[in-house]
Amino acid sequence: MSAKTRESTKPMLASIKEHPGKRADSTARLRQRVLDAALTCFAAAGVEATSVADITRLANVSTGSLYHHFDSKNGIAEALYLQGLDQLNSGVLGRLNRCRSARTGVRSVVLQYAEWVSANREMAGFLYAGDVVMSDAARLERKRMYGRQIRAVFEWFARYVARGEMRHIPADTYVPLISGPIQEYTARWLSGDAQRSPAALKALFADAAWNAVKT
Amino acid sequence: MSAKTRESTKPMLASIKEHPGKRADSTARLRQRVLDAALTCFAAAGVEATSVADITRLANVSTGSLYHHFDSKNGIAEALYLQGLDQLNSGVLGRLNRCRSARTGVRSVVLQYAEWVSANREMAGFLYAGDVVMSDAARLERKRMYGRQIRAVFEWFARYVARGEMRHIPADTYVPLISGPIQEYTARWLSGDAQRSPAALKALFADAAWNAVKT
DNA sequence: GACATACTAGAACGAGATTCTAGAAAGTTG
DNA sequence: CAACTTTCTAGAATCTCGTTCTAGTATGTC
Repeated sequence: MSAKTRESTKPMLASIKEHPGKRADSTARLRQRVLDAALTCFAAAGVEATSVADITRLANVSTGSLYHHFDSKNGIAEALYLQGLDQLNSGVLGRLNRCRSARTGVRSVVLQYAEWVSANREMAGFLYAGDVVMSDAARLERKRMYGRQIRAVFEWFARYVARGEMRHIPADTYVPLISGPIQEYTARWLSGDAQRSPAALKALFADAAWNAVKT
Repeated sequence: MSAKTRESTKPMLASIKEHPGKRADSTARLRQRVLDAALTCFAAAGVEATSVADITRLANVSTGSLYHHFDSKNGIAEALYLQGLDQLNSGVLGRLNRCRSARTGVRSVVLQYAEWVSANREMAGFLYAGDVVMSDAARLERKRMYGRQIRAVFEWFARYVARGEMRHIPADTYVPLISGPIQEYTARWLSGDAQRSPAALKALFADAAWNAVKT
């Protein structure tokens, strides 16, 4: 089917490589092309409704090639998911670590969250759609990431809790209290049930977050 | 394959019908058997990993029969999803409508939510897993349900907002502020990342909800 | 310049969702 | 109750993918 677009036996990558090109280079390029194409498809139609053929077509890659670099269609979805989640998490954590008071820290979590999802709508939509069926390995990885995030966030908060500037509640309730509302609102927005972007309402949700955990 | 379990040409429904049995009766019975079987499978393994054969086997129904009553495997998932969501919503709304003060009303939403998910873990897990790929029709129906719920909840709140007992904020931010945290916590609990059941922490989240919207 | 490794291509395979064909039960009408 | 229609059941046949397999082609190394 896509044989028509292949004009010769020369690899199509030749035209993309600007330098003589190490193999590693073109490999990385192809992997990325596949990931980009997959995100576009997944965000538009969901993982299940996207066929491998859709991805190979958009990425301009053969079936064999795709399977040489990835385990399975779902493996691509998992890789994207973990990559997106990590990006979101580290954005939040990075900003939090530059804060110097309990209030700005708590607010920063919400603000960063709102800004990120508004700026990365395609990835956010993919993450929220939740149609990635996680393998045990990916599930474990996600749990590890979530645990690390919770721990890092909680450690940051700990000193303020100790000083009595923040409430003392079970460790795993901080994140739901702080980011639950903005996440819930974001889900509505992504599914088209809410009009205003999370970024437009970030102040409201940031205030609410601080209000929920301050003493 | 399942021919082994079919002992004769007599319909297996005969043994189930206690009355002479109208057709509508046995039809409803079969539909429900399929839905029950599907929920069990979906909750255990997810929609994608469940085969139609799994469902027909557990429900003791033939392929043709199943497809006579449902469009597709995904159609079954959609029906279950909407049914579960409706149950959850009406539970919340019913309880809210029996409340006589802003504070008890707001708290009741959270309490009901926590109790329902803790009591209906299988359905809750299915709803939260989010692995139902919604058709346009189902998406529309969900939007309609969500809109109705938001409106009903907001109408209830409206009088207290007018009296100045509750904050005046955009209509579609009340639900995220009130139930966002408990929902977020529930998601963690269902995926095994949090230990205590939502019901065990309901008071904490109910207080937080009231705190978030009171004046 | 021969061998190894990394990669690409697309055909073949197999699992499983959906459709099709045949026929049985229930309901209706005379 | 006999003829006829409609609803429902059964399971085989089909068709759509995801994945694997076979046959290569480039790149790098000695």
